[in-house]
Amino acid sequence: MAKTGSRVTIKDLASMCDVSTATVSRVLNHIQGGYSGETEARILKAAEELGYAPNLMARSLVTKKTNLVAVLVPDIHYYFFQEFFAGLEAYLNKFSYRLLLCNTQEDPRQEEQFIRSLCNGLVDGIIVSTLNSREENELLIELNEEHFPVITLERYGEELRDLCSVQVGNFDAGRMAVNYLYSKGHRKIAFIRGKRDARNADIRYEGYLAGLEACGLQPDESIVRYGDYTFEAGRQAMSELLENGGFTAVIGANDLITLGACKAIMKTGRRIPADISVVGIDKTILTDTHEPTIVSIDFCAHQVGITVGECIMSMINGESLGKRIFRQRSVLFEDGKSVREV
Amino acid sequence: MAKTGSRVTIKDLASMCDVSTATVSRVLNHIQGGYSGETEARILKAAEELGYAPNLMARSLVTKKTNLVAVLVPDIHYYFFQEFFAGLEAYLNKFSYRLLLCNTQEDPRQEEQFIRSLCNGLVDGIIVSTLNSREENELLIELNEEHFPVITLERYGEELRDLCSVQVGNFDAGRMAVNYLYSKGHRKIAFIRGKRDARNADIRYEGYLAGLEACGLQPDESIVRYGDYTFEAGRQAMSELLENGGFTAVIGANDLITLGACKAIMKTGRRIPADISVVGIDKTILTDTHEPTIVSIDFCAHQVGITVGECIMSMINGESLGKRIFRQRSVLFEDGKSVREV
DNA sequence: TTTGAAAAGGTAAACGTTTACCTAAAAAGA
DNA sequence: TCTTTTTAGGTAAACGTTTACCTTTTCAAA
Repeated sequence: MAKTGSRVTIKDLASMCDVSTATVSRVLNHIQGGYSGETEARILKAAEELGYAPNLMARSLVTKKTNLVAVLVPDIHYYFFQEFFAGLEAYLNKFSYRLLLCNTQEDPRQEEQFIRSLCNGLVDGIIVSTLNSREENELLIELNEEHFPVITLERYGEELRDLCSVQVGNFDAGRMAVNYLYSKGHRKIAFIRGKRDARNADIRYEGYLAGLEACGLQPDESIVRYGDYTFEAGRQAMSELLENGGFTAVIGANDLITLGACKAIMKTGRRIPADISVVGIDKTILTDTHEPTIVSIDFCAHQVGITVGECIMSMINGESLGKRIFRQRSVLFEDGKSVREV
Repeated sequence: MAKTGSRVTIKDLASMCDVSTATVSRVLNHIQGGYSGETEARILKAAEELGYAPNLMARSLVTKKTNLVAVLVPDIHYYFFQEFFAGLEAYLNKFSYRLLLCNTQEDPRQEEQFIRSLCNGLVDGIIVSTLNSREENELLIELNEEHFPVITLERYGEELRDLCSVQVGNFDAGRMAVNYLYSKGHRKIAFIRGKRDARNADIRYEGYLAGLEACGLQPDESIVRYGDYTFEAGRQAMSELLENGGFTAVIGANDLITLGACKAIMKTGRRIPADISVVGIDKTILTDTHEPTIVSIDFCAHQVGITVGECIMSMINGESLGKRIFRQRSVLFEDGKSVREV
């Protein structure tokens, strides 16, 4: 039965059931009133038998809704985005919304091109993430002013204006990592920073500095390096740090860096955490699967995805969120268990 | 300038430039002939100034092309899919195609619902993956018969019929893992299988058995366990194996299992590879970041993504691929370097 | 019996494009 | 000069829906 991808239209159903397309449309959309139960049954039966499926394009043309949301990310590989997508997708699906995935490759030109082509009819809303310091928000601001639903994720530009933004607890993470290590007795804590031009990397570092200060520790530039958010850079940075020493613990600005650092540490025969304690940021499964398990601070990407979903759906439903910043709290994980505020 | 998400249509341009919509359409689509250079310049200028962007829905309604491809995956968390998406997305973008991401959660009902709603006008093609043994391919076969572009990924049902399928080197992987370990002198090789109802997990196991036979080794059920493709199950399985012993090496059906196994091994104080050698399958960054680095067999997900992209684009362009199976070769990685056929 | 409201359903415009087919003017050829 | 061809451009239908606004029928109340 049921020719599926077939070209059966509402017109076919109409002529088959001897009614107008209007009536068919009403029945299929379960619009209250305007037809009898008998007619309804007849149309529903025909639709079922012919495997009718509405042409979403045609519908969108008149309703101005496509039930599609685009999400632009700089690089799909970041583990954070996996969880984020899962949370977002699950939330949107509840409202029959689907996710359009766009990889901007951290290229502002690509980003602009994507946005321009998507926002004119194809998607009902857009979620824009970035790792890039060269944020170009004018286009987003313009869209927002025209009441087109836009959410930014992890953007920190001066000029976000009235954009609704969702951010993770970068600052908290840096601070919590220090607090945790301090509570374990460490007084000289090294830090491997993220990408040089990434704003969220700087914020994690600022959190680290704030943590030091709160604990009454002196910051020491000689035990700080850059790690580019990659495994290799993390390993390299750690190797350099180990040459000079002068610390008993190290924090990596993300898990990849942290694992690289662990590699470097273990290569020298030192043991974790006996000789050097390690804490990661932006918890992924990586630190759980590692032997030994590494403490890491979770940005709760899944929850971030849900929050972003809530925001975009509100905007799509006409609510004006205006300038608002949602910041997800970070949570420290030790051995698979979340640890209360440290 | 340039009101972006605005409602400026081809009609606005037409009246502004004192031409018909037909002419505007011709100019904007760079159709050869039908207008003078002067007219072209005038229209282009107006389009630029007003920030015109075509309504993709309206266009699709008449061209029957949306430049969208849907990809259905059972669970976005599998690392394989990240690389796969990246490869696929990069390839499709070359042709201005975008990716629609759908998470089926291994639920055949969800899968069917997605497919039905997407294939009527919304997407030009569909890529369907699964981990599930309960493959329901009738719908896909129907679509395929109606010449709607469908590619299956990692499906192994009896009834694939004329569907074009892309598969990874599951069998090869099992075989190669055994060969590698044999070449290192191992004669008793344990295996931790994947999900019980996953066909690709079975194939990896069959490859393992074939590898044993090719090396003249006796299969031994007592050193085989199930690992469910998860870290925890892998750890659990390894713990059981270690109690009885009787092997010098172990193969995990995926990296998560393998890492779980490593965890269990190292917990007992044994060393890798001095006491027990370990090989993973479905190489992810996990085995690279581990200390020690674990040998793993790469399914080359990025390349699989490209291959799938090539297939779906051919079909979208009217080529009939028919029943064809593309199988990506596996590659063994040791310490970040690929190793020639073992 | 009349009145009027409610129920059932139809008509046609609208959404923003593309495109097959037509026309008028200009250029080229004879 | 007359004919033909080319160029430039217009007209209107089509794509598959939704929906505002009608019309007709039914049925209950007065």
